[in-house]
This record gives sequence, structure tokens and C-alpha cells, in this order.
Amino acid sequence: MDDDDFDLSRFLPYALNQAAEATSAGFQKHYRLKYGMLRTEWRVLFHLGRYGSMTATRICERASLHKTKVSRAVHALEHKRFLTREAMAQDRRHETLSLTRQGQGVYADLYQSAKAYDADLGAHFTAQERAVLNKCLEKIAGL
Amino acid sequence: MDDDDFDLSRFLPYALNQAAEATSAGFQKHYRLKYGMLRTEWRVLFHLGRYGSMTATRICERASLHKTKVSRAVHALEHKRFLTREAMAQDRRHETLSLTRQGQGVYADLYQSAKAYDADLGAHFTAQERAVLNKCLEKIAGL
DNA sequence: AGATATTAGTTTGATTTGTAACTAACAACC
DNA sequence: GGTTGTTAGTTACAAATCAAACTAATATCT
Repeated sequence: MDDDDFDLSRFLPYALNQAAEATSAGFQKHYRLKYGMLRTEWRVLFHLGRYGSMTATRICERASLHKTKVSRAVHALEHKRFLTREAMAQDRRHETLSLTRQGQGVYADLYQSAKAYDADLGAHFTAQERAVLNKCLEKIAGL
Repeated sequence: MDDDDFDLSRFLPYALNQAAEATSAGFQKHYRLKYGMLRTEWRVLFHLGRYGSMTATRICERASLHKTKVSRAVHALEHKRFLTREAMAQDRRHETLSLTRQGQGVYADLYQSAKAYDADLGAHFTAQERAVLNKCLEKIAGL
């Protein structure tokens, strides 16, 4: 093909995926090896741990996850006894999900790992670069 | 948990995945609907189209893809008659992969789509932001 | 030459994901 | 009070992915 001004490593969908893969692979060790959790499970756990009890649908919205994915993650976390569910009185279709004591412990642990991992990654950039990066990613995610 | 200085949307593995998801979903339409291709297939096609004939292993290295994924993508592309393979004379384990005329046409088409899509995305940022973003992503991908 | 080790790529079976159809609880309307 | 519609969450089946074992070609070492 004739022009040379387009490099695959600069094509955003590609570059973002490569970067996401690289960082995810690194963080996976923490939740996968130690607790046998999957990516979606970790996300659900984190949402509940960080933002408090909420319903599955709310997690779907917040995390842009499909409800089947969340449904399965919730079952897995329940099976590991990291969370419990309780149907709401006024509308029994809704189930409030809450971390158990154990789940909170796991969250606290992973939360520390996440902070440390993020700090490691952040060390490669200046505060300004980091700010721009965050802003761009936020904007892109909201498209 | 006690501190509030850690937001999930600022945790790099998470933020990168969200951004990658968002952009990938948008671009998928071009190769999936039109040509029935999967993500890995598109990547393989693009590598061959942009950087010329090469062996499967070389694509694995360049794209950080596992060989089974590439193997399947190559079979799929071959079946669609977008590429051909030819064993090298000096070492018949190596197969040189090359796009067919048809494959080149598909590449040319998707290449245009990619450029246009990337330009659309880029319109949301200043040149400087874009430069920082590229630099950061490149650095992260190489960790 | 013959045994052992590497390398390119493929295949297989288990895990994970995606899509779409489904159930159950509620709401609204007549 | 029954039909119709909507929403929360689940289940079932197909498609995609991952890990590990495998085949075949070559290289190495004696």
C-alpha cells in the first residue's frame, strides 16, 4: 500500500488493546492466582467494596458489563462466599448484593495490590502525562 | 474501606480496558459486519497488508499474540481466500504468509476505515494530548 | 549415522464469553 | 381481574479462548 503515515501501533483501538492487555496481565496475578477470580469477578468485587452494596443491574451500568457476565460473576463470588444477596422487600426482582466479612477482607487485600500496582505503573510517567492519560481514557470510555 | 483517593475509573488496567472496549466495539463493525472477520483475523490481515509478507511466528512476536490464536486466524483468512501460505525452501517448517489480490483489496478498504475512524477519535483531543497518549500507550505496551 | 533438543505450527479438551430465549415480579391499562 | 408490557436476573447453546499436548522439520552433539 502506498502511504506510510499510518502505523498500527498508533491506531487507537489497537494501541489501547495492547496497553490494556499488558497491564491486565500484570494485575491478573493478584486476583487469579491468589483467589481464583476472573476479571469480571474482580470488577464486581471491587465495585461492591469500593462503592458499597448495590444491585446487579447497577453494577452493569457502572461497569458497562453485560448482565449475563455480571450474573455469572455474582454466582461465582457467592459460591466463594465473598458476597450475599438479599431480595428487596418492595420489589422482589431486585437483589441487593453485599460483601461478606470475608469478601471485604479480600477486597481490602486486592485494593492494596491495586494501589501498589498502579503506583508502579504511574512511576513511568510524569504527573502531567498521567493527568493527560487519565483524561483521555475517561473521554474515550464515554464515547 | 477508609480512603477515598482511589477511583476505579483511574486504575490503569481498568481504565485502559474500558477505553479499549469502547474503541474496539466501534471499529468492529467495519471488519465484522462487512467481512465476517474476528479481531485476531483483522490484526493478522493488517500486519501483512501494512508490513508485507511474513511468517506466522513473526506476527506472533510483532502483535504479542499467542501462536494458537494466529494459527486459527491464518486458517480463517486462508479459507476466506484473503491469504496464501508457502513453505520456505531452506526450512520447510516456516511458511510465508502473503495476502492474495482479494486480501489486499480488503486490507485497502479496512485501512481507509481505520484511518477515518482514528481521525474521528483523534478529533476529541489536541495534538499535544494525542502525542502524550500515544507515548504513554507505547510505553505501557512495552512493559 | 543415531539420539536428543528446538522450533514452527496444529490439534484437542476445558474454560470463558456472547447471543438470545427464558422465568418471575411488577406495572399499567382497559 | 385479566391482558399486555417492562424490568431483573437466569439459563442454554453456540462461538471463542486458553493451556497443554502433539506433529513434523531441523539442528546439535557424540
